[in-house]
Amino acid sequence: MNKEKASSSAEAAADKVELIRHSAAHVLAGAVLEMFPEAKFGTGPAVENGFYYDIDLPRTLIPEDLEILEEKMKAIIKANHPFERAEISAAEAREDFTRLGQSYKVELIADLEKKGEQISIYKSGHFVDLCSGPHLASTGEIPHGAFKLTKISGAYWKADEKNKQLQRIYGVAFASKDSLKEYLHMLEEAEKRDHRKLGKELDLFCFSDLVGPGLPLYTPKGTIIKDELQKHIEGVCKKYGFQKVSTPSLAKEELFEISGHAKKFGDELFHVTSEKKHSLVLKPVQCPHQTQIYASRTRSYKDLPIRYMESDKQYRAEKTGEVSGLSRVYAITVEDGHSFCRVDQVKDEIKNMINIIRDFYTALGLWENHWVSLSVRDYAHPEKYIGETEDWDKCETMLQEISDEMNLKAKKCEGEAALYGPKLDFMFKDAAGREIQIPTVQIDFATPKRFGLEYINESGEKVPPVMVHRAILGSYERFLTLIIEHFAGAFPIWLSPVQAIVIPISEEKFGVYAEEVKNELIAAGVRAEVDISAESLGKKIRNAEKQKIPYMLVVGEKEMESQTVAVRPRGTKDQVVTSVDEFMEKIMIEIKEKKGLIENM
RNA sequence: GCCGCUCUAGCUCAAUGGCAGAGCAACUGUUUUGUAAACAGUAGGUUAUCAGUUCAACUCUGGUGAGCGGCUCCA
Repeated sequence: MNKEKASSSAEAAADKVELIRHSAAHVLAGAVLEMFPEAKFGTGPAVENGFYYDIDLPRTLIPEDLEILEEKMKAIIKANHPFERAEISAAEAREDFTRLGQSYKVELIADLEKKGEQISIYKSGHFVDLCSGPHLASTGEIPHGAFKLTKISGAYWKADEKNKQLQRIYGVAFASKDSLKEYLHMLEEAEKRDHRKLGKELDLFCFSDLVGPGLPLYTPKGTIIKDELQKHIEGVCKKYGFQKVSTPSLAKEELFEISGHAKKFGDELFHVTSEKKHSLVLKPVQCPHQTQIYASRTRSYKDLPIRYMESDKQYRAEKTGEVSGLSRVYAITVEDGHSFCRVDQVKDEIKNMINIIRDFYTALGLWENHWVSLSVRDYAHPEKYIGETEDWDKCETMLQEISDEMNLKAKKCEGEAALYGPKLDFMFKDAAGREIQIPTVQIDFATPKRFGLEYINESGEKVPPVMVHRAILGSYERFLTLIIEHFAGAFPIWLSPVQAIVIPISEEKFGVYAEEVKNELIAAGVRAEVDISAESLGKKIRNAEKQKIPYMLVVGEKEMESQTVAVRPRGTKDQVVTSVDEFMEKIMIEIKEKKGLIENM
């Protein structure tokens, strides 16, 4: 098979699965209609791995309903109803769906009519749906045993929180029973890597009812990882001319009124008052604070770009239903940076930042799982943003050009821009396949103007700089979710909280030697521990494996006599006996090389 | 914030209206071990919390809190 054929047959297979999923959504709707003749249907598309249908029902569904619906779906599939397409006029469609009492569909018909689109319907058995298709030839083509209804949730009609909430039934569907099985197995495996589970098992972070939800507490081990990440990213950024700054957590609300954040995110600001009549807010972003460092003195065009970076906590009063593990919290540690530059410098600044991002994520083996969003404004709602239209146009064009020049293949996503400008967002996936946005680069003409920032150009005129916002790790919290799940807790050695553990075969006989080895390692800068518990060797190995410690150093009689260690790397059964010095040399190089991979980019 | 589900020992989970339990972890003792779980014992609980129904509530009902799955939002 040649390459072209292979890719076109892969595409055909993808299309087929899409048809199965979309058709399954119709079968689900048919099953629901049997169970609830008064059901009013919203929309029911195919999605990644499956499908859903949003439905207005007379009562709340319970999990047991899914089993009943699945049985009904199976019966519809068995009956092998053909999917019959018909193209009808808007008037006819309106009449038909009004008669059926399908008010949501009538609303959709009006939308289609407005857009001047052809209206088509699909009939399968007794269920008729407004649908552009395409579908399988008949319900019987849905492979046996390859679908499953998975969950029920609420979903706003037309994705608008002001609208009524319908009940959404989710299902997964695949081209074969085996693919479904494989997918369910993958989910089970993903559960084991869940950062919340591993965070507890590996003792990286915790939450306290007294401290409150959304306020993660980092344990010593979690803090080591955070600090290592910070050291590295700051080291890299320093080479690109970033200077570290430090700003307070509090500010007058006026700061955020000028930046525009207060207007847009006012309900998500934490207010801080005192009996001395202070009235301040906790910073929800670092940018406005950093603008004031820029503004503290007169800048010349020769000074630019001026690049600041800061890893600090910021606070956002997120909606209660949105906090979850480390992925969404009230106190986020953001690795934030800003470059104040001239228009002619913007492109290079952004390219440099993207290079840092690409190299960093590549070094960690994360790059292949990403896609890039060119997040532009919602053209229908300019009131949601600050700044001038021509600046926005310029920024969006610039980002598109950068995407093309750097072959990022950014996908344009309308309405995803920041308050002050468009951005390139780098999207990744967590263990369960949910998307997370982590690094980002943003162009901002608006903020410098609002703060009256300026520099003196070559002609002696005062002009505003451009601000480029960038986050490489994004927030440490989200970044941790990503790497905990990516490595399933088995971090590369430079990030491992404990890099080596010395395990004496017998604590009584070799405990002293083990302690000596550990101390040597610590003196050399290795994060080492010794296990002097009175457990069996097997148990101690098991414990170390569960903690995902990169190296286990077993010491017994032989080792003590020859001043060696038996090295067992994590996840293997290999044992190599080497001298302590030799091991130390090797591990130091390994730690350094992993760092070097990132630093020497 | 909205829809739904869940909450029992540090962790994972039993007990379906009638005496609150197990395994792991912790602690104590014995064992001193050659590469993923030694043995025995001890302790650990206002069953998230507050109210209600009942002779009797972990169990049923309601409020509150927290967690989970979605929706919405994400500077």
